[in-house]
Parts: sequence; C-alpha cells; structure tokens
Amino acid sequence: MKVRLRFAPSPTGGLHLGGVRTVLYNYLFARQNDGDFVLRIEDTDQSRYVPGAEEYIIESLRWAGLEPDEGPHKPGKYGPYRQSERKAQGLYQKYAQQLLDQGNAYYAFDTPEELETMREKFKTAENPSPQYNHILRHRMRNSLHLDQDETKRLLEAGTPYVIRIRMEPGQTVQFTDMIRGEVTFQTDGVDDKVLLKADGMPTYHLAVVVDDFLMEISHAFRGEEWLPSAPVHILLWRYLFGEDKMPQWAHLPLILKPDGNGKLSKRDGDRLGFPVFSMNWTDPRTGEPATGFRETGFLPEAFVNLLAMLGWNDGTGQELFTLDELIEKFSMERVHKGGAKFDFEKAKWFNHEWIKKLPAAAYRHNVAELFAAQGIPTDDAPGAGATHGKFERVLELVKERCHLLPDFIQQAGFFFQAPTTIDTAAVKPKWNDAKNQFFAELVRQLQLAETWDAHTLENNFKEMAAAATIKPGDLLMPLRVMLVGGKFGPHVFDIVEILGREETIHRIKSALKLIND
RNA sequence: GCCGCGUUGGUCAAUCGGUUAAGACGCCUCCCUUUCACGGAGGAAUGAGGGGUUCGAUUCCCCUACGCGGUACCA
Repeated sequence: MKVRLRFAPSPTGGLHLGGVRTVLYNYLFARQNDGDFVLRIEDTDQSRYVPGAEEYIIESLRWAGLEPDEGPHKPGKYGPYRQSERKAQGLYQKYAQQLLDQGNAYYAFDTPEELETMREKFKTAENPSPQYNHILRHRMRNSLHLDQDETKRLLEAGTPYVIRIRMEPGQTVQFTDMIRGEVTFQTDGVDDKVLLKADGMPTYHLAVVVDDFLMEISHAFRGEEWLPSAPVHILLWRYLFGEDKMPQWAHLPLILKPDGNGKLSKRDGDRLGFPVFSMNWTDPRTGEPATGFRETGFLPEAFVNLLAMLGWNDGTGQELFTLDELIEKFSMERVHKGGAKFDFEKAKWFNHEWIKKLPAAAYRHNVAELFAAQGIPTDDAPGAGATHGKFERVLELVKERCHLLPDFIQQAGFFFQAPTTIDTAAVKPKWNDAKNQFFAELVRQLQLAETWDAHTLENNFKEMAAAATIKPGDLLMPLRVMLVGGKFGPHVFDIVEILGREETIHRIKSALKLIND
C-alpha cells in the first residue's frame, strides 16, 4: 500500500510554527517512503472561515519548500481537497447515515441553550464539566430517549438536529502510536461527540475519518492536542471501514513557550518579541497584525532545519541539515514524546549558520529588496546576471556577522550609501593635529596610489604611520569611523578596496570636516 | 474533578542497566583579530521526590509531585 500523508489545517489564520513542523514531519516521512503528501483544507466551521487563510497556508508551504503533491491548488485523483466541497458532494452525510443505521449514532435535537442548561444543571465540584455521554444522554432530547414516533415527527417537522456517536461504555480502546507506543482509553470517559452538525457540516471527528479513508491515508501525524479524541476516531474507523484499514497514528509533542509552560501562542511571540507564524499575517477581520519568520529575515533552509530539531535529532549530535539530509535521516522512532520550549536565540543561531553556509547568491535578491526598501541603491537588479557584482561580493564579506537578513542593512549598507551620521565621539577625544596631518597626507597618497588592493593599501598605510611616528592602531579606528560611520564592519582595507579611490577620499574629506568642527 | 500524555543543565538534548552523564544554544574567561564578527582553547551548569527490581539504575516497574493537553454543533 502506498504511503500517503496529509496535513489538514483549518484556514482560520496564520500558520503557527508548530503547524509547519507537523507539515515538515509529514513531508519528510512521505518523501522518505516515496509516498504522497496531501494538503486538505478543513473548513467545516463556516463561522470561523477567514478569507485569505488558505492562500496563506499554500504560500507558506511553498516558501518553506514543503510543497504538497496534492491539494486544492494542485488537484489529484482524491479531490476535492476542501471539506466544504466534499460536504457538498454528500460524502459525510452518507457515512453518518450508515452509523445511524448500524446503531452507532443517533439524532440529537437539543438546542445550544439546552446544552448550556444541562451543563449548568449537572455541574458539581466533583464534575465541573458534565459530558453528553452514556449517563446523561437519556435525559436529553435525542432519538435514544424519545420514542420512534416523536423522533420521526421532529425530523419531518424539520427540527434542527445533530448526529452524535453512541459511545458504548465499558470498553477499552487501544492503539499503537508511532511515538508513544500503546495508548489506552476507557470508553466510559469519552462523550457522545457530535459527528454531523445542524448545518449539515461534519465535525472534525467524522471528516478526518471519512477523508483519511477516501484519500487512502496511510499515516496520520498530528499535534498532541488530538490525543484525547483518538478513541472517537478509532471507533469510527471500526464502525465504518475496519481498523485494519486505519492509518498509523503519531501524535507529535507540542512546542512550548520559552518562559513558563504551555503551548506557544502568537501572544507569547508578541510579548517576547519574536515571530510565531511562518509569514506575516494580518487578520482581515480585526486588522491585527502578526509577524512571520520569513519577514523577520529567516532563510527557509534555516526555518526548516530549526523546526526539525525541535523534537527530533539523529543521535549523532549533528544539528545542521539540508532538507535532503533530513529526508534521508529522519525517523519517527527518534521523535520525542515531551514538548520542547522554543528558544529564539537558538533559532537565530540556526539562521546565522545558514547565512554563513549558503553562498550569498542564494539570498542576495531578498537582501536587495530590503536595501531597496531602505532607499539604499545596489547593483542588484532582479534578473540581472551579475553573479560577481559588488553587491554579492559585499554580502559574502559581511555575512558572518549577520544573524537575520535585515542585519545586512547595518553591516553592508555603507558600501552603497555614505553614512549619514558619523560617530565622531569615538574619535574626537583622542584627536590631535598630528592625526589631522596624517589623514591629509593619506588623501594625497591615495590619490596617487597605483594599485588599489587591500593588501598594498594596508602596507602603505602602515609605512605612512611609521613615518609619522603614530601607532597604526590609533589611526585605524578613525579611518573606520570615517568610512562606515561607526565602530563596526569588516577589515578596514577590504572596505577601502571595495569603496574605491573616489569614494574613499570623499568620505575621509567630509569626515575630517566633521571631526574638526 | 475526570481522562490522557509528559518530566536529564537556563534552553535544545545524547544515553537504549555499568560513562569522569556527550554535544549544541546562551552565559563567563582566554587566544586570534589595532572594531565587530568568524575561528580556536577553557569554565560554570543537569537526571523532580519516594519506593521497589537488580551485583549495579538517568535507563525497567509502582506511587507521589509538578507540568501540559483534552473535557464545544473549534479544529
């Protein structure tokens, strides 16, 4: 049987990094086993529909390099890939009816208000959240309690109803989780979950089982928050298709907030100053913005790499992996059971490593866009074939000091635009007439220099310093500040070389004016 | 409350009964570097608690504690 996995998000907003990691593990397992990776949109809750969210998810996966083989944007033979469209074909209704016929499900006519009343009425200190289950269902308005004629009358009168699973008490439901091993539940503790809502839409519980069956899903990986409802899904498989056809389950550990405990949420990111979503996302209804890893300046290679390591490792201590290496080495057996706290510092370290590792050509267009947004001119025109242009050379020169893509603005911007302010405070205290004369002489020498490369430029500079009996060290920092505006940047003479004669002289002259002011 | 799942340094984590309990991030010290960074050397820092099983438990079992997840006509 072919290996087929699916990622089934609900299009309700930005894609959380935990979601991307679920995608990643799905993707890796599928690729590793020559299987298919399917994107299925779980839009069964019309009240939560958010325009643009589906496109956002698809774009996020594209950016991360985790492209599905099938999905709403890439129809295959198991379509449609949106549950709202599948519902329109009557797919779920049919199976709900089968459950009804078999006695595994029943009609329930309780209104939301009645349910609320029930919960209030039976709430005790012992049991703060009463369930609609084998104990209480006979006190509610459903086809198990009402007599046949009454049920028939209500149905014919068009009374709104839901279909609930009939949980048989006293049973043990067991399954093998790929990560956790044997997991056991007693049906007594599971309530009669709604399978088909009053609007005719299936709930997740029915939809996931029916769709996994119809789409021939062989392995179902999902977040740990789904573990408590696993018995419902297993029973549904048993009633509908047979447990032998059921996919293998794996419940992934959660990604936790860095401080304290609990699931990492967008709120935590806002509070602590780091992204939680894959890309920027603005809620179309509230207008509330959220930043993404992409826009924060993460490379997709780094994003995928750091996500992979949040809950898995290959046991060798290796931490840097390409997607291909991950496909080769990933194994569900080595996925952890416990959740991992997200550490943004470590995330930045991964990105730094990837910025260093990849040739600047891999991300120069992204950086060029950042520069353009700052109004800094570069020689990097999109589509320009200048692979060894100044821009790329500069990026190579400074990349080891950039953790995030926007760091290039500070580290490389001065190569293309003279600093607007100069840190004169860094040189003024030790400034004197001898230095003034030295730099005046330096300008003259630079004008005459026959060769313009970092090495000879540096040697000449040092000879001049010796002649002027000034320690080179006392001259290097002023030169640096004149050229870049502050105490940062790569080796000074690499800067001089790239800046060129005209620009170097120009910057020294104008800086001299400011310093002597 | 009930059900389920977890628990090795501040964080990510290796170990599949016997180790001086790896490695990485971060932090600190030093070297390199006449800035920063990279690179290199070193340092501080870990098995929640209690019972078993065993010649021997971080590792296997039980209990407790703690944490998390679920307990919706949301996924």
